[in-house]
Amino acid sequence: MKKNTNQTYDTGCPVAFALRMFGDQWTLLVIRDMAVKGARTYSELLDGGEGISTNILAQRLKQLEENGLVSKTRDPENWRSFLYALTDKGRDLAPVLAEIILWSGKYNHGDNAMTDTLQKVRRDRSGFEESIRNGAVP
Amino acid sequence: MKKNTNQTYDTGCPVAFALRMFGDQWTLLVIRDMAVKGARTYSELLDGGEGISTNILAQRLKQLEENGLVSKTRDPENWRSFLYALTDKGRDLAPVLAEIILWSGKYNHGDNAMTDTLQKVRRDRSGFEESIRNGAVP
DNA sequence: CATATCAACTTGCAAAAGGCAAGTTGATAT
DNA sequence: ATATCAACTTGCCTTTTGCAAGTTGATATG
Repeated sequence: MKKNTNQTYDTGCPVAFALRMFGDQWTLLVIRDMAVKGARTYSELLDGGEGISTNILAQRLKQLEENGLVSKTRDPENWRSFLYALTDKGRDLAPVLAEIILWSGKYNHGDNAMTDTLQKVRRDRSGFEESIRNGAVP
Repeated sequence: MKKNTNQTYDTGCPVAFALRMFGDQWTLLVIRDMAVKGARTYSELLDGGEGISTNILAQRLKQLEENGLVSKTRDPENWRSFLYALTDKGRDLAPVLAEIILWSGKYNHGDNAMTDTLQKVRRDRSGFEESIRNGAVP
């Protein structure tokens, strides 16, 4: 019998379930880069803005793939590139992103806090969500 | 001049801002315990279900207080207890929690995935959010 | 009066995760 | 023959976690 040394044994809590998928400092930023910024390759993701390091990015992409949030295919036009894309499961995080963005919009009073994305979500939230859902189909 | 060894220098991204507040494995679970399960004391939070360890809980509560998501007051009825409560800023995460729960409800096909909370959010989402917003005022 | 209790932490140490720089791979372009 | 470029991998050191045990201070107990 396996000893349970704390490790996630499923309590069934939906919040905990979600956190197992993207409950760390980087995963949601990777998703953001794909969903909002349209990043599709490893290089683009690496230059995502927040400075993720290459080993962590590789690890997170692998997890995201394993968890079915992201797909990885060869770029038909570039033998050397792979194309990463959100799956439906990944794109369905759009409402979560939207709420997070709105919350930050309310409470981040920093200088450059008023981003294009925030404005877009405020003005046309369902448009924002749709644009994510209409990302290229894997 | 300070060297920026990666560390969070603000890109202004709302997602990144939010992740600085609760972008780790435990913080959102602590918020969940207060918002959804009504936990108010350190002991209650410690027994939150997922098995957070005491040093981490203490650390997270401190951060949450510093970031203004949680308030800490003495329990007027129990000299030994403190009462932790979500502030408005913390309660405003209700929609984020709701979306996370709905997402998990869609994709968690585990045995005990259909929790009371999920059902409540599905049936009466604004009621769920209101119940969080109506937590005792700090 | 001495001792036990209880909530809320703190401390110490080993283990795991993260960050940084450098190296690898394999097909083209020069 | 050598350089390039995207996508990783590897090694090493630092930081963060996890776990267990200890601390604190006011009451309750004997």
